[in-house]
Amino acid sequence: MLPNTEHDGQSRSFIEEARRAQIVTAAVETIAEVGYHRASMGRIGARAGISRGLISYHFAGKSELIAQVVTTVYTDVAAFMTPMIDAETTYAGELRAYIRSNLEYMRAHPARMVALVEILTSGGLADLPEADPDAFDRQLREPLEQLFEAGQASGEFRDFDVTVMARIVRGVIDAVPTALSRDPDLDIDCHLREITTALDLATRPVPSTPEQT
Amino acid sequence: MLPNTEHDGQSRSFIEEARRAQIVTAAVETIAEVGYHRASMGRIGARAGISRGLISYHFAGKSELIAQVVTTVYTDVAAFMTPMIDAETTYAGELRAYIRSNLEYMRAHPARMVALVEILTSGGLADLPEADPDAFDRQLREPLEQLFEAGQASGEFRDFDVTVMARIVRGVIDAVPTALSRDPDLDIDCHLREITTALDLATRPVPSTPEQT
Amino acid sequence: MLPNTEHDGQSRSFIEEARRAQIVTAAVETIAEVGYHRASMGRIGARAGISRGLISYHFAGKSELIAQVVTTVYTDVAAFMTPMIDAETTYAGELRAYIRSNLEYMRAHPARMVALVEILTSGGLADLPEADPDAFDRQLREPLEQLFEAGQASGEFRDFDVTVMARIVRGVIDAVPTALSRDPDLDIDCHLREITTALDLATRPVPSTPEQT
Amino acid sequence: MLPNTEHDGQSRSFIEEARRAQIVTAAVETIAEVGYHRASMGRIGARAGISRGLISYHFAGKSELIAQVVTTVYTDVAAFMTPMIDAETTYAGELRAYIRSNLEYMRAHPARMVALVEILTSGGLADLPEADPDAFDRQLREPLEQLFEAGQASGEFRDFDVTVMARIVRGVIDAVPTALSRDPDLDIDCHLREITTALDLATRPVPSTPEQT
DNA sequence: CATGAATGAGACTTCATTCAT
DNA sequence: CATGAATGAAGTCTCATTCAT
Repeated sequence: MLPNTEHDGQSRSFIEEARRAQIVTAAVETIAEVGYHRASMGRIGARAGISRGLISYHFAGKSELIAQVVTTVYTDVAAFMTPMIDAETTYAGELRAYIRSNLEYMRAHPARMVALVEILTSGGLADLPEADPDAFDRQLREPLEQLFEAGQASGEFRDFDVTVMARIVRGVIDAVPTALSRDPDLDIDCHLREITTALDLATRPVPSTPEQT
Repeated sequence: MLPNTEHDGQSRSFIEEARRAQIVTAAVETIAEVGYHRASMGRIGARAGISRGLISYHFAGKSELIAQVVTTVYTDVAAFMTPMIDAETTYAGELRAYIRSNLEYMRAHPARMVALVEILTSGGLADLPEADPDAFDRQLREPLEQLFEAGQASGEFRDFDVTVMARIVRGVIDAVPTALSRDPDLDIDCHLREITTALDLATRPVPSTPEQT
Repeated sequence: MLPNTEHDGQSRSFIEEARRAQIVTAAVETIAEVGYHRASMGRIGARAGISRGLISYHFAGKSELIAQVVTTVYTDVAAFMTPMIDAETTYAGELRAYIRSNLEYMRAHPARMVALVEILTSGGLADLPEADPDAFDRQLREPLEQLFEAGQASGEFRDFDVTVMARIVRGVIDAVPTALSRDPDLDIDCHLREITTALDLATRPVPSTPEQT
Repeated sequence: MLPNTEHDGQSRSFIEEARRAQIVTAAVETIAEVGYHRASMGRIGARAGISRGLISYHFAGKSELIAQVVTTVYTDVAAFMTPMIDAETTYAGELRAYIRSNLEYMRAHPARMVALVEILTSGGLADLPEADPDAFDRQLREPLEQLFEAGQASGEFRDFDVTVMARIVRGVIDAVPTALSRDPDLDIDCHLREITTALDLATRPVPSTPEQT
């Protein structure tokens, strides 16, 4: 689904991987700083301290570079979040850990998160000929949907449409990087607390009190 | 020299207004379809069936066109939502009406909403010299913040940070156009129902048996 | 040589002549104010308070309009200068009158003069397909050359190359509008006095004092 | 990103300098041939045998290219004239050397001189954001004004307004490139002789028999 | 007579990409 | 491996000109 990290199945030399990583880092920082559609290859190269041509040498094109950025950040986020989620013993706890770990990642690597959201919301994926935005969407929602289904079965969550609730959660979380990019001093703790509480209330079983019209 | 720089909406000819409206419509559709940064004046003109030059004839530049699109859609959305919200008698009802009217507007004019979100998230506002993204953000959150403050005072809402909750609401709602642009057959009723319920639960006062960790 | 003032030999209606004169005036003022290459038909029309189209209706194209401006101003200058020159009784007096009348015209109609020089120095003539810059040059020098030849024959002027001296005189005079366009408060009296003296000394017979090496 | 914005003439590669020089030369020739406002980057590139984009690669924009042309030619002219002027021992001699060296430069590099005058008279400087036409004017007149003041103090020149006389001298000299561009076979020797004599007569002290009206 | 809508050419600039060195 | 020169496409904007009303 996502572009391969390996070229023709052959592993890359150490120096090549280092260069690619350096370029990806420069791309992340550039996109986070000036926005996706102003992050030209020239600007990315300038930030990395290398020439335009070298980027083209290491990446088949801008598409591949952007795809690599997405893959790298996404993989990194997952590697950061997964253990924190798995450490939980309840589904509600997992949801809270999902939110917490995601926002903690933003605090630790704001540029990566801002860049990722920039790419996803600025049509960066549309520039990838082979990438399927739908598939990417689904891939993002899937862990949440499974979490919700399991939690509903166990009675920890009330009965709701898991797909829509997954979109709700992603929507709430994805709004943070945007706010973060506009105000770097954003109070993440406050957001973490409020978002966790709000989504906890939105997903927990409703007490027997009659619902308001 | 050009009509648009002289009068500010006061005395444009009928035919000019019609053309401007047509161009704005074409811009909306184009942006919704191919994304903001691929919606060139050429493509917009092609969709409108007119030449590139004619757009420049009616709009001082791309900036003015985009600004007009934002203004038009935003005004239209507000005109659609306001009466529905004002018809409510409770703050919780107003929040539900806010969500409902916003999503109903999306159902009625999906392209407009997609285009608006595209512009706002793709740095389109950054291309407008005078526009302040922060100010626009605040403008979007303000009605919600005021609604929440009033509702908290009346006891209809629990105690939460109104700014963060406003961002949550906008985040949830703004995720819909993106989903809508990827799946035009999206079940809006389902989303409406689920989002309304979720945000209702997230904002209403918590019953006396707290179970939060 | 110069573009015809009449169209196909047929005389124009009164109203048409009035419009043409109005447009020429607007063109003169526009060129004097913003320079030749920024004086678009649109700007000229705006200053005249009429539409772009109307200019095209009255003039075959921008070329004809510019040609008309040149012709009009040149004719006007000549009509102003000729009587003042003819009133003189000596050739040296005629030269002084030539300079004086030319600078007095600049004082009376600075815009016209600035516009004319703008056109001549900004390649405006090159835009006229049929106009021959050489011929125009010759036409400007001819009266001076004849004046010099007559004055040399009568002994009022020393022996010099009349063509070069004509270029010198035009060069000195043509430098004034440029200075005038940069400083509208230029002291024309001072320039008139100094230029007259300088050219008088440059053309009068040299006393028997041995020339300096 | 672009080499030219970073270092100011300090560390450009040899090949880059060569290209820049080639482009400047092509610009000079193009401007001299078709005039300033018709010398598009396309035409300049065509004459240099390179693509439009390459000019943008080496120069930040047309402004910088034109500025470079002005600087190059102006520096070159000064380097050519200064030693010839400094070799003189009298102020009158310096004035003659000023004229002579300037016209000799025109003979050696007619295109450069024509191009420079084209730019200066066609509003080319107005296209340069930072350039102040007034300052440039003053810069051109200043050496002459100082020369005149010194010469007047020493009694080699008569009493006249040094600013106006400087304008006279520049006006006379600047008329030559225009004539040269219309007739490449212009007799420069003749112009040199006549102009030198005329300005010599115009500035030297007047013998005791004034006959001015 | 006059307008203003409309077109299309041309200009400057940015950028991804290719390639010789 | 790496550079930087070079290209060409695409985009925005200006402008002279045409034409229906």
